[in-house]
Amino acid sequence: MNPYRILLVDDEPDILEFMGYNLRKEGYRVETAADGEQAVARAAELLPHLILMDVMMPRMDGYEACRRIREAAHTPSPLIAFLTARGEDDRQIEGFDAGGDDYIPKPIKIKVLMSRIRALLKRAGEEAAPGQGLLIDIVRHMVVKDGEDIFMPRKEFNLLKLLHSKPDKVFSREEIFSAVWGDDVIVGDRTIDVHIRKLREKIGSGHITTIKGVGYKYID
Amino acid sequence: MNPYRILLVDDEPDILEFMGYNLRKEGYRVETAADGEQAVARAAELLPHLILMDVMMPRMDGYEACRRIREAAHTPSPLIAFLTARGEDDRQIEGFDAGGDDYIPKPIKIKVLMSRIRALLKRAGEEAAPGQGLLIDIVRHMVVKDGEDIFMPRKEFNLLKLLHSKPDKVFSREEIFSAVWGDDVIVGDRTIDVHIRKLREKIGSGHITTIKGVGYKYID
DNA sequence: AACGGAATTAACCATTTATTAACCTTTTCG
DNA sequence: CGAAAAGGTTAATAAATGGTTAATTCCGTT
Repeated sequence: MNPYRILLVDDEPDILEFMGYNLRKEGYRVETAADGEQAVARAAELLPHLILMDVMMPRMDGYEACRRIREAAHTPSPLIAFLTARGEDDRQIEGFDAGGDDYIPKPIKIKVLMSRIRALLKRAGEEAAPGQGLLIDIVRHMVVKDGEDIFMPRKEFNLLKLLHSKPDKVFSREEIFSAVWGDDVIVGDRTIDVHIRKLREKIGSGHITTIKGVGYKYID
Repeated sequence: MNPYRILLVDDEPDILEFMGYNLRKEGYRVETAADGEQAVARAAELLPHLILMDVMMPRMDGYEACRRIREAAHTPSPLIAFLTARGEDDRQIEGFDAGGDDYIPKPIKIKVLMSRIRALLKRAGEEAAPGQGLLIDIVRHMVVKDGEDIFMPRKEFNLLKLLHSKPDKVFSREEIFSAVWGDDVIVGDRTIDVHIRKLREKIGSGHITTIKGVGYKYID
């Protein structure tokens, strides 16, 4: 449901369990490690989107682990957030040098932590996808263009969804009718054109190309 | 474009200029002050959303300024983030007492700083808006809006609870029936609408959106 | 059993969305 | 080139979908 993988690193099993439980409840896939050394290894296997790591750990501390993980140059490079207790503040600078993306004070309320994690992942997600193509958000029934939500009614939405599902592929009118209207509905010739027109109006022409006598295609 | 006002406080003109330039490029409205005393005064005029303040300044240091600003009880109270150089760490506790919201080490990469500022403002925006979203209190069977308890009967409550559980997600009528009425109950077409209507009446329209032919969604 | 709020239905209205019709423009190809 | 074919555009019309209201039924409580 939630596509994100999180690696949770702490030497206290209680914390791993508690935070793991809450993160999983939110739908994240969670793996754990008990110290820095394990963290480096697990990060390589799991390729997590986010690593939540305690700073103070036996064998290898968080900063050192962070550095190693950064060096390993995984793609895509994970976000790394440190859990820091007050009093460890003086080492925060080291954390930045090591390449941490965020500092999360401990203790922290679980709801605050969750919202912070959501924000981190979301921000990263947004920056990674610098707004080229469209995003068809079926859950929200929205088309996102340049970060802007565009609403479209059902038929338009489905039509765009179809074309967008295989960019560059030409869909014949028959295919479109079959997929969007169903095989037994009969509608006039101009119906598709009108919908295409509205789509172009909303997402900008240049995204949907006509290939005369063949069909339509979506291009980014 | 970007509605946020930031007050930048540092005694070094170079830093003011450099950071100001970058912040403005992101679309923030930026004002500056050169010391703590000025900062207190400017804060009162500008009512900034965020104050980025150096700790070490002539005439009045950052912590003192922070305290004064907090005392002035501006509404809404600004976020205050301190810029701290390494070696000043021991005074960070004082900063916490003074009411700082974040500590930003100096030097810091400009991109990191920007993302941190975005995160701060965003997080604050989410938490500080108690007027917006609703709270569904299952234990008390109450919906809290703007601190006010709103009673709603069972079906309405469950319906709202469902929609509210995933803001922005579109719930189809089938999903709603299944979740609120159960799979084997059969009720007429207009039943949901009537409940939706009552919900809108109670929580204000603008929270529940209809997507014709698709379903309903809750938005904050 | 009778009361009262909650839930549902029915009938009607309003709005949005989808389709069509008529006409125009561009492309294709003999 | 020029006619036919394909698609574009627009506004009008139809169909689908929800919204509203009031009446009715349901159900738990007294």
